[in-house]
Amino acid sequence: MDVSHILDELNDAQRDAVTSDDQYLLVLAGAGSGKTRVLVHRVAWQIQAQGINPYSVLAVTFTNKAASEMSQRIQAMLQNPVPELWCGTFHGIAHRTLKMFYKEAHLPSGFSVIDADDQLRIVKRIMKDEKLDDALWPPKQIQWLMNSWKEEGKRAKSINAGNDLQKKAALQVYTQYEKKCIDEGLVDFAELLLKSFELVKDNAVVKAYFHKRFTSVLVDEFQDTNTIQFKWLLEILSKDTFVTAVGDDDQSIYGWRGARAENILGFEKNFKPAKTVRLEQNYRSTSVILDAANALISNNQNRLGKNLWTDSNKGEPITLYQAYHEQDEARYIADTIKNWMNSGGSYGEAAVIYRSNAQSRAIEEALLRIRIPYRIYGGTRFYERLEIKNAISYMKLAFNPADNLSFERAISNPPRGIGQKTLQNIRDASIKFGTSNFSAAGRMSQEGLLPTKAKNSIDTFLAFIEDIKNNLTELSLSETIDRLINFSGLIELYEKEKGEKGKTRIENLEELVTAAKIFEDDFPRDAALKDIAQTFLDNVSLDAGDAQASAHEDAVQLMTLHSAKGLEFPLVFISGLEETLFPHIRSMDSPDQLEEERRLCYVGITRAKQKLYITYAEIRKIHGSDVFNPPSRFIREIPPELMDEVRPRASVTMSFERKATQAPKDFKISEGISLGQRVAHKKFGQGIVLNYEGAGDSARVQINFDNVGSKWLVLSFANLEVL
DNA sequence: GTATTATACCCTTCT
DNA sequence: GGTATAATAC
Repeated sequence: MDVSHILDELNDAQRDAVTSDDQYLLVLAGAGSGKTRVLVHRVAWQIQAQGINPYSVLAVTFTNKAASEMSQRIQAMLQNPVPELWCGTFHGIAHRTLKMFYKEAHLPSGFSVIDADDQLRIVKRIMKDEKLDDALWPPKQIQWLMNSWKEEGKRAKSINAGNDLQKKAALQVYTQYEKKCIDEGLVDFAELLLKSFELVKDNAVVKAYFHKRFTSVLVDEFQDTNTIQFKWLLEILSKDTFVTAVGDDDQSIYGWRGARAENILGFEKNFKPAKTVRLEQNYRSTSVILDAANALISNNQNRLGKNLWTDSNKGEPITLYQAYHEQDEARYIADTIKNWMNSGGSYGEAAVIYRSNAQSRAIEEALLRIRIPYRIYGGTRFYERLEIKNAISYMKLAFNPADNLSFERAISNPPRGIGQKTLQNIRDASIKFGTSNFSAAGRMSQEGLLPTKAKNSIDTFLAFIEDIKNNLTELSLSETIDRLINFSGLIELYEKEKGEKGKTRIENLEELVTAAKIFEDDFPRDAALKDIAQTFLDNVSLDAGDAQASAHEDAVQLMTLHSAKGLEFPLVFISGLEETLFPHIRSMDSPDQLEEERRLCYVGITRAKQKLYITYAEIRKIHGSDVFNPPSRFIREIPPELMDEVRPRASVTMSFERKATQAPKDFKISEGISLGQRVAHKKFGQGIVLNYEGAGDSARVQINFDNVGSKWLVLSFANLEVL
């Protein structure tokens, strides 16, 4: 077979990596150096030149987006669909494994995958049952501790909490949590990995399956693997498996999720002899952009070190825009995109990137105002919306009656006369009977343990769930969901909700029906309706659900820095470069976390091919109140000669919003008092004005007192003396 | 006992 | 700005 097309258009280093016949290959690839390309071509090489069966290839990535892109590119390269090639995320592959070997994993066949939100709910419930004070131990932290243990591969019984009270509490919760998940057939994200790791390690049949099946295993974004993923990898490999790992320590941005960039170093230690190929030529960006990225990242101490270079031309300087506030920032971005469009560009070439999802709203509004189509990644994911989770809980319950979480959600939404009291009775009864809440409710009703009113609504509810189950023998998935949302009372519930909110909730529910329709169309005609529905439910939890947007429309892309990794765009805006936002306040006091923020910024900059804009706002509304933050330190770390600074034109701001003309630095909060002003208070002594919110009599000011620290005071009562 | 309304309180990033 | 919990109305 002629395989020259696989090697065309590759540089020496890339070709070296693609054709390497070493068993262990590590590719250290800088941003834009053709990392994915090497991976795709290597798969094609292995299949077409070395004769490896696609069935024996496993390609692992981190996000669903990356996985689908890779699988598409592989198929395009091979000019052949290869459904037997396993390509997916760690979580997706773990899930697939557990579905295949559910008996060996001691799971019910219909086990359900729960998201972080569901997990938190369970943690809260357990803490209540165990009488742990949630003020003392915030459930979120307990959840986080528990997950980090899981990511380290630790089970409750093997943990020694020592004298740490919080760890002790977390361990107590973990123990109960494990029990609960087993009882109810629930599997969380970390559990997918942990359980499938244990399964391969302890079960000879499963292990043999992996060892026999996979000749070649390729891992993308290796710097993002955490302990349990690395251990899992070691388990599935036989001594003859070919392993290719691709990574870039400068793009390690998942430390908070337990990722250990050191695993890159671990590769050479664990796989001997390993060949290492470095890809250092960047084909993506102009030299200005690349210089900026290199300068920024050189501020990090903790690096393996690498010199990214390009021979492409200089390109335009980076534009730095200082906005008055986030609306001004958003307006500037929208206008600039419009200009880009008018001078022959397309919307799809532009991406707006930000640190946290909450920032998207202002941008969306500005884009809407001048009618620029956009597509938003992540954010409050479609399937995480309240109304969607409510609707899905009916389906989940129909498939897995042991799922108490879904039981409670479904029975209380819409309210049907079953309140906390009855719910608690059901919970107590289910402990007594040793069954799920679902069957306990049925039994209580039969044995006359319920007051008439509660009995009636419970009976109708149980019958309704039974109905859903039966529907699935004749109706399609989308028809079932359509019936469900109409007959459950959810639509009526949201019709009552006033304002736009209820309306969009109903639209989302209708969208869910559409999503189901699209989903079922991908299945062969003869597939069992039940299986389609089951697969759909699994996907709902695992897939971020960016399928809802019209993927083919020419639209501006909005996303967080995290989801931008691996993508590239001719025109990129990185917005909100302000201290406390980016770098985020929660990462500012630890050097390690700060370096991760910087890598995040590095990832952002290197997304841009032609033109990069960096924007920040002087005033930003955080949780309703105005906050003044200095520009991000990352701006200063970019050499000034690479940047053009732009300030808002006065005329634009005047017409835009009057408030914007009030420059913050000399803004008078009240007579004689402005930010930075030293003042004296009768009780607290002297201090300096840091911040303010509101206006007139209700205005409040934040003052950092020399002796008692920072306090918020109502201006009209504070009786401050100007110094 | 349940449903509705008011207040408190949190707030990063992804699977 | 939104949701989860607490106090009140039904």
